[in-house]
Amino acid sequence: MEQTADERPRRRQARGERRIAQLLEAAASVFCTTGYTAASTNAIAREAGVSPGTLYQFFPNKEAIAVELSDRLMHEMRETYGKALRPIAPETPLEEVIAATVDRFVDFNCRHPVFFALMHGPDVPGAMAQEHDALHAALIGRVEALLTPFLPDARTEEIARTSRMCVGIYKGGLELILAHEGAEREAYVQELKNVLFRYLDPLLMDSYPLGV
Amino acid sequence: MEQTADERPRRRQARGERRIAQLLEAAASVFCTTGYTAASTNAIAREAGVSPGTLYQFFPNKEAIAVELSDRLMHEMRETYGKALRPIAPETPLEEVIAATVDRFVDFNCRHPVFFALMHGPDVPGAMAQEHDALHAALIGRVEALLTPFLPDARTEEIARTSRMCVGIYKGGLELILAHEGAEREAYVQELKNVLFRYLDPLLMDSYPLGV
Amino acid sequence: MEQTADERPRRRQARGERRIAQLLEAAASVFCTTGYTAASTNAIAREAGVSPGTLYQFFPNKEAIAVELSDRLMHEMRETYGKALRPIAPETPLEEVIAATVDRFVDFNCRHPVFFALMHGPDVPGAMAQEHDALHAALIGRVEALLTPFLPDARTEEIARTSRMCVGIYKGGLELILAHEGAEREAYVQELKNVLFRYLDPLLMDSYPLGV
Amino acid sequence: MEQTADERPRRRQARGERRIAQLLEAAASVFCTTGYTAASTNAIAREAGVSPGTLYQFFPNKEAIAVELSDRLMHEMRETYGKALRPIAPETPLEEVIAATVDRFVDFNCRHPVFFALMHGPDVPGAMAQEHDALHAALIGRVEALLTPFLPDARTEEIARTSRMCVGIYKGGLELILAHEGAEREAYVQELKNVLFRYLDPLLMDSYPLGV
DNA sequence: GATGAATGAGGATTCATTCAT
DNA sequence: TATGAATGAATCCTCATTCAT
Repeated sequence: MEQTADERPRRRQARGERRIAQLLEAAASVFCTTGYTAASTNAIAREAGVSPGTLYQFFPNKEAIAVELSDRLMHEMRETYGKALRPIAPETPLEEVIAATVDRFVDFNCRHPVFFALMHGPDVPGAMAQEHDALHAALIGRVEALLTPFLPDARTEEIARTSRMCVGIYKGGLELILAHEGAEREAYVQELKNVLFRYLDPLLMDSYPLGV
Repeated sequence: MEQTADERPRRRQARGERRIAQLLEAAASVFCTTGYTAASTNAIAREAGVSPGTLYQFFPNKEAIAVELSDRLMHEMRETYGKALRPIAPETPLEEVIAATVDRFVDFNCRHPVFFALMHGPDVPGAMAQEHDALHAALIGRVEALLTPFLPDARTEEIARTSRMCVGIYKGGLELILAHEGAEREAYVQELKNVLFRYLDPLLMDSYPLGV
Repeated sequence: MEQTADERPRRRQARGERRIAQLLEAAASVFCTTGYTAASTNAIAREAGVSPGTLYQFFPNKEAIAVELSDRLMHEMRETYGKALRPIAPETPLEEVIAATVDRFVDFNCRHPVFFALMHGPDVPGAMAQEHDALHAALIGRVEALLTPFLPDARTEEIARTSRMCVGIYKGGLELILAHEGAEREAYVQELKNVLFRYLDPLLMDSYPLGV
Repeated sequence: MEQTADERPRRRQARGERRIAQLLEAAASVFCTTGYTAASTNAIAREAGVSPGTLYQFFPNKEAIAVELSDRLMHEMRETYGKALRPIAPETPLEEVIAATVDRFVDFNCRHPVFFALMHGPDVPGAMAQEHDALHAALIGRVEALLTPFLPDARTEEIARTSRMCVGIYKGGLELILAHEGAEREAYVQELKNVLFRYLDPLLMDSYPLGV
């Protein structure tokens, strides 16, 4: 469409790449501590130990930082779990799939706490909506891919709805998981698995009357 | 003299009450459209049609507005549903309880969209944390009260955990419900009920093996 | 059309009016010394001895300041010369009309040097274009009104063109006048009168073959 | 070795010349669209397709770019019209001289729109004042040279004043000419010629009472 | 109680310029 | 030479809050 942005790819120097990583790291930290909305580009630059101008050499605005951060998170998510998930055999019991998936997602969130901050995004539609949605959509997409083989008879619409519900449940549960530690955290993880299993299991029943 | 003295304060208070209600209404509107973090007191005052100074005559700061708003919401929630819930007979099937509760909560949220904004509150711990938690805690308390009769054998801890999970699920589901309209919204409402029922039903089984 | 701005007239306090005058005076000063484009709102506020926030309580941006300043200048121009010009008798010799008009305009410019800065406006079309044009248009309008009785046979188009030329000439001459002082300035004033007279006189000849 | 040493510098200079031309072209474009004051060196570099660092390898600052641009414009003006003007015979009627000169200047301005931007320069004394004046002075010098043979009796001072007036008139007229197109533009060109002719013709009369 | 004025620090962003590679 | 990185002061503008009237 329009080429206003990114007119030319402009080669990046190694130093620049490092700065970008540094800035994204700083942004992640700031987003986590103050939230996306309240985070300021100046604070991010300060956290990264660079001047405001430097930040703007790499990102046109705060949203672009969140976008890039989201992209990298999604990419790493794919890298880390995408391959691991492929070999899921159709016969794998749902319980195991859920357990593995929740464990992975929780693990991922613990290693990248900013994921949570970005998921909730701005308090409000509008700013950053598209990226917020992009992260969301990616997550939903992954869940859809995961669920589809289990629900061959379901309509696309239903799968979409179910996947969204799962992600919604996951978000609700994650908040609790991250708010606790140790054994209590584990307990919440288990509860989350229970919720998801009990929610999804009956749906499978419908699809695979001969299942189990 | 004494009559006037008797009346004046009343009038003042009456006017004050109207002002406060006006301001809270405006705040609700602004919180909904811009989110709590991005909302500005000036914007609230403008929306209320008063000057900034007037706002600060009734509230010491932005957070106090959110606090009062939350308090009133919680109060109304109690007023509206508290009484209605009391006559719940222990024999009432869980399914009905859940359906009624979800319907009521969803209805409440639709009538007070700011509830959702306040629930999510600032993206982050810090500002308004206590109030955010107060709303939360109130909600959890209600759910605990609702669940306890169904889970007489459960330990307090478990009830707390389960209630929190329910609230977490509810929040996740509500976001989806509010994001859709018409039939699709209804479908999500039903899904939310399903999730909660399937999650809670087995717990009851344990408690009331002979139940229902 | 749209009511986005100036939703309610908001009463102004006396203090506010004084501040506005003060700010406009400061703006005039800054526009004169740095030019419109390079003038900064902070510099204007500083010059006025107030904080940036105060400036923005009265003006939404730099352009609005220029607009208001222009409006007031135009208003004063009307106040000062509008009445004085009315009694121009048709028999008044062109030479006198020009001399009086130039003297008045020059005098006005000397008392309000910012007029010149605003006339030239931003270096470029775009920003402030409309206001720049408004000042211009007002000036041209005045000249048209002045010329029309002298050129009864001319088409509107021609009068417009002639008036624009006169204003253009005037602007060119004014720059020279303001750049000099004392006798030299007077000499340029005289030259400007000469130019205008010699330009316009032949046009009258055509109209009033029996004139003079 | 020496050959390469001989060639390299040349190539470098050739490349440098190209770069400079490229940068000046870009600067002309940016000055035209945003005006001198608002033009940024970064924007010029971007327009030229080079990095900011490269720009500063050839020009110490923004003003130097304008200076060099002006110099080249003046040079081209001399190249193009200087020779053409020389053979002006003293008997050439003033009308023709003016017509030819105006046509040439207008033509020049249409081919180099940046000339106009530089003529007006920064709105204000200060930055770039000297260069602004240099362009101006050059223009005035040319007009003086043009007028002197027609006004042999006039004092230097008067010639200077008259020339400045002509340039001032020209600037005023040029703005109108550039603001219009087609037939209307032509009409303004004609008006400008008229103004200048009527202004200057009587001066000649004084000098050459027996002239023509 | 109500208003609008006032603040000044802080927000995002730009810019002329210098530096390392 | 050329590049892109880096700077930090300066830009415009907002905001929570206080003050005078």
